[in-house]
Amino acid sequence: MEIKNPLYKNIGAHVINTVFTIDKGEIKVLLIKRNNEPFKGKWALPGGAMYNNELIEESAKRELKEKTNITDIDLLFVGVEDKVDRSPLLRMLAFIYIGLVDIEKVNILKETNKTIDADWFSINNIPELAYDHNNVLLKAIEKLKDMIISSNILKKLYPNGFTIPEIHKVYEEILGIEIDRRNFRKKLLTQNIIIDTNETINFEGKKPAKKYKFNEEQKDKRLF
Amino acid sequence: MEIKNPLYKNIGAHVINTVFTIDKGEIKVLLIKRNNEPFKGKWALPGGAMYNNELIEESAKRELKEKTNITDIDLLFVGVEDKVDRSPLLRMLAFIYIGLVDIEKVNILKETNKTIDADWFSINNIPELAYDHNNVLLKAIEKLKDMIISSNILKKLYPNGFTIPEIHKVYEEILGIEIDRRNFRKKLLTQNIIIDTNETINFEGKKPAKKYKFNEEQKDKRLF
DNA sequence: CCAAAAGTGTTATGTTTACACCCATGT
DNA sequence: ACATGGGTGTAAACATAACACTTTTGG
Repeated sequence: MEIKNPLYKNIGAHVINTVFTIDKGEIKVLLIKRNNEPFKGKWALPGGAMYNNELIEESAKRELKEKTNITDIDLLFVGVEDKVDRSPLLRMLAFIYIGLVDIEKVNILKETNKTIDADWFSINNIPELAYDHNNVLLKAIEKLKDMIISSNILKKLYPNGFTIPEIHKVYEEILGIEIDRRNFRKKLLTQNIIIDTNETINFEGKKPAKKYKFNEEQKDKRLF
Repeated sequence: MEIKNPLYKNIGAHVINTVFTIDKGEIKVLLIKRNNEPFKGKWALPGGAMYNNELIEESAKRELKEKTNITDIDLLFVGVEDKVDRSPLLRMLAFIYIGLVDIEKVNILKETNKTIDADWFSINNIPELAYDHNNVLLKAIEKLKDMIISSNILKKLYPNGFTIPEIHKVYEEILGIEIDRRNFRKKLLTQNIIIDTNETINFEGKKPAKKYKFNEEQKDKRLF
């Protein structure tokens, strides 16, 4: 592994990114395919070893850039994976982060020095991943639930606006509950969390839906 | 420092405990006085270096026991302190934990191998601490705010029951807001978060207050 | 009998829930 | 014209906020 680089020292610290997006109402996570042993050819979450001269979050951003080309992203700390034997070589802690991106705006590199593919996977359909990444991803999805309860997440998930049916679906999916669509709409509107943009969006057929945007002047509120 | 012990390896991981209690309506934190360089004679939060063969939380518990004699405590992870130069010798991460104890039930050791004193300090009156512990403590107090919003914390803060005026004061103090005592009482009662025990408690003078206990059958609720 | 702190009740306002009907589009 | 999904309104239940009076104790 990368232990020879003098920037790494003995007890190891890794960073692991779980980058989510919404693609046609589905929540997806970004995976890369490894080009190195161990787990060569396996899908994995983008991440790697922390350098000793960088903050943990900086490290996560650097790794994300190196493996996927994503930059300018806000990362949120999820937690530490600290099982003693998660790595066979030495004690290795993993710091897990969540990032949210607009799938339209990112340009994911399919190949890098260390990867041979990169793609978005529906969180309901995740392949077997390298290391303990399936487990890590589950933790991150739990955290995503917590986050989505906060109204400000709308801004990050949909920087360009959204329709209410769209986000309604997302909230139901990630929270795992049914939400009355009429009441859901009312909550967002009466609490001034979203603003009508007077535009509409057409999907395939059906009545066009109004486009809304997040109200920047509204303080962060807990939605559920 | 303790680097010679073969259980520690190169990039360091420390654990730091912020143990809180309620003493006569005041929130206090447990500090120990150091008996070793650096910062010999200074007050500090109880903690120390993590061994490579233990989980982070286990390590925090071990350190807490060694330095204060507290055992059987639930610790809650607050976050990581990761400034690159927080320790001059080598890269040192600090994992911060919160514990809550009943001041009546703990038996704090005043002296150990590494400490020459231990005491409870009101969180409004903290001395200058060793390392970056003042900063760490501030972070932990912020987290305590988040925690106290959740109804389940009552169980841990007051395993033996409490009076409403008591916890009212605690909530006001830690959240830093005024709460109408009548509405506060009503909230806890109508939402079945607390149960009347039909006992009363006398303070010095004044009308005795009813003793309540946390309702174990109630799911965790967000109070504010 | 007074001060201090605890207990109780009411009303107005806001939030959440439950539920039924109309509207715009593509086929 | 109809099926599909989007938009709207209303009433009941519940939660919150604002506020005043009574009760029990020690001194």
